[in-house]
Amino acid sequence: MNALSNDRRNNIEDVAREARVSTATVSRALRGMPNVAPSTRERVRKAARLLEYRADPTASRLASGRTNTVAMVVPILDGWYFATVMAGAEGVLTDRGYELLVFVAGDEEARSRLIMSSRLRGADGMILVDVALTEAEAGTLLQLGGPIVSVGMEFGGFTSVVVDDVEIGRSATQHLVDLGHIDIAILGGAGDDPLGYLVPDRRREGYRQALDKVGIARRAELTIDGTFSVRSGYETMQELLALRHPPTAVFSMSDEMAFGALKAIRDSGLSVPGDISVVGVDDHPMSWVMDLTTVQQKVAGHGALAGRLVLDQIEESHEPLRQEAETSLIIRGSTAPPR
Amino acid sequence: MNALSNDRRNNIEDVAREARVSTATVSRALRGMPNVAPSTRERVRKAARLLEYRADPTASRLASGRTNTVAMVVPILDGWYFATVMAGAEGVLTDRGYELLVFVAGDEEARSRLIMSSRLRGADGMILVDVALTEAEAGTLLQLGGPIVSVGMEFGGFTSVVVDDVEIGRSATQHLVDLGHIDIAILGGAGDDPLGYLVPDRRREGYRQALDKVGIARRAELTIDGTFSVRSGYETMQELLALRHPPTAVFSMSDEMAFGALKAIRDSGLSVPGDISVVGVDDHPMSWVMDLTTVQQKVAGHGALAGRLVLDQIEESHEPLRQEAETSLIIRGSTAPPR
DNA sequence: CTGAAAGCGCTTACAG
DNA sequence: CTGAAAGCGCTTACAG
Repeated sequence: MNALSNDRRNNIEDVAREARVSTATVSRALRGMPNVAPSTRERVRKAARLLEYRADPTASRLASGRTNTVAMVVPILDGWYFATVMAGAEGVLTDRGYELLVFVAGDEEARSRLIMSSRLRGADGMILVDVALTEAEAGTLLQLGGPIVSVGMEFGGFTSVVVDDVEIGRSATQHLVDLGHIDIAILGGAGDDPLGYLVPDRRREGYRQALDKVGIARRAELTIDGTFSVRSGYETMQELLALRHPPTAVFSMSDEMAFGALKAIRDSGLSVPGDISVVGVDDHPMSWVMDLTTVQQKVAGHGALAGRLVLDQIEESHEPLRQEAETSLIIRGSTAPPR
Repeated sequence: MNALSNDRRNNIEDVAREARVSTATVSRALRGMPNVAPSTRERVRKAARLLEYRADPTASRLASGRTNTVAMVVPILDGWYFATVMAGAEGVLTDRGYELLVFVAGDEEARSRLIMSSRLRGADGMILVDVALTEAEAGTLLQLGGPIVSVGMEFGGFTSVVVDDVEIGRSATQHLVDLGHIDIAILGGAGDDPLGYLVPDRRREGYRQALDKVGIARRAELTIDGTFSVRSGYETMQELLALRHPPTAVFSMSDEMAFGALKAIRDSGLSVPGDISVVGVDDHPMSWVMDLTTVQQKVAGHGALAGRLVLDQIEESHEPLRQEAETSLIIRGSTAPPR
């Protein structure tokens, strides 16, 4: 019995019988291969239509060795960033006749279980988005032999799509410095990630460079670790507001954190940008609504690029490479000179 | 050659040889089936580990007739609602050993191409989220024989997960009426959808009922059609603000539209809820940040429910049924009595 | 341009 | 508890 079917479905033999040709010819005719007489092809098509025949993808895959599927692994599904990368990738996969199989590996256990399972074998290639692999896991994956594209993280041997996170941190901070701010805080992910998620460290490095360049002494209490979430932005901002000398400007490593920070500032009775300026990273759709100055990443573009890279490698096995996507500062109303 | 592999992978025969048993025993031992001697099972496991054997999912599928895959069809991927439904479904699918294959059918053409293709045959069942099918398409899908669960739309023969949209419209409007508003506008999707997307009409019906109940005369110009997006909320709100007698309260059929409306109100120099109250639908994560009063839907729960329903039917073929999920009004700071 | 046949790598009655 | 063998439904050299 086939997937999605209870009653018997017509198979390639039924079509062959109906069209009075061999199954080989049916296969060739229906897939538009060359070397099929036009009249034969038409006869086969008619028979297939009559019998409502659709090739069983599973059988095609087993026989051909190609699944026409790309696996995408994300830490979560319901986050703007991941959904947007996925949407970007999906577009190119569909255009090129591939399907998208989605896996969520939210924690170490799920990730390791996924990698040890046979599930990833059901795809011709894979895209990992912000998935922090251990050395051993990367090795296991590489051993599968199919192309792997990593978005957001870099691994040796994997093709990767990244942005210049140091530059992101620098340009955001520079913007605040240019406005005249001295007490500039930074909200972001935790540093020293054991799994090598370097984005927070790099953005922080850019922040440091921008401050050091103009000789602004960094105040340690203005660097606060959190997670890239609205809630965390709210809480970390509250910590900053509780300081004896709160900052006059905040660089938030993601727009979602920035949204939380904006709320915390307003909830405390202060205004943006009057009392405190805020700059984020991403250009999340809500940033326009929130009038948030931000460093734009073209996230859907990253997904599309990852899709293109993985398909190119599936189809002609290139060398792994590193692609860097552009980012740019978008100045909106959440930033202004200090009082 | 297998998916994701260039060099030859070990197959079940290699493992059988190594463990000195038949392939049938390897299959049974590795899948944890009963009637395998403990010592034999251990030997097979060891051999599999040694040879880094992982069963080829494609071959398993062809032989067993089960794909262990559920297809999910959405109109777009990068929208909060769809990503959240997907996340909810993914959780239960993964827990029960199923994989998630994602298809996007954004317009009629893509939808019809998808349905006519053999791609949906690669799954044991499917979940459609807000997919507006024609009669013919629904028939084609039903003919596939596998269970189909529709989220957000109802079709005869399909199991569906819905909410009481009339009640949503009524409770949101009632809340505004209770606050003393008379000039209450409604922003939402277009009515009279040829494809039967009834949500806008039903929410509008609830709005009417709430007004009629207390005898408030409806002003036609306060009903404006748009799409469920931030941008559309912004634009339709601008239209309302341009009226000679703008409303003092707005019921927006989605939170995202409401966000756009909030921005339009503020951009015009008015305040919320001082000048205009706004209530949305969804309880989008940003609603907390925006302090938006809204009718909450447990969207991830809808996805999880859909997942459970489709799996239950795959595993024991139930009758199609209709599940109605709860909604509830969450009062925040975007609503207040009129001036 | 077409067909016969092998093969893809598993699972599953069936028999013992 | 285990194995031999058929079968899942296609695709693909190979031969003609």
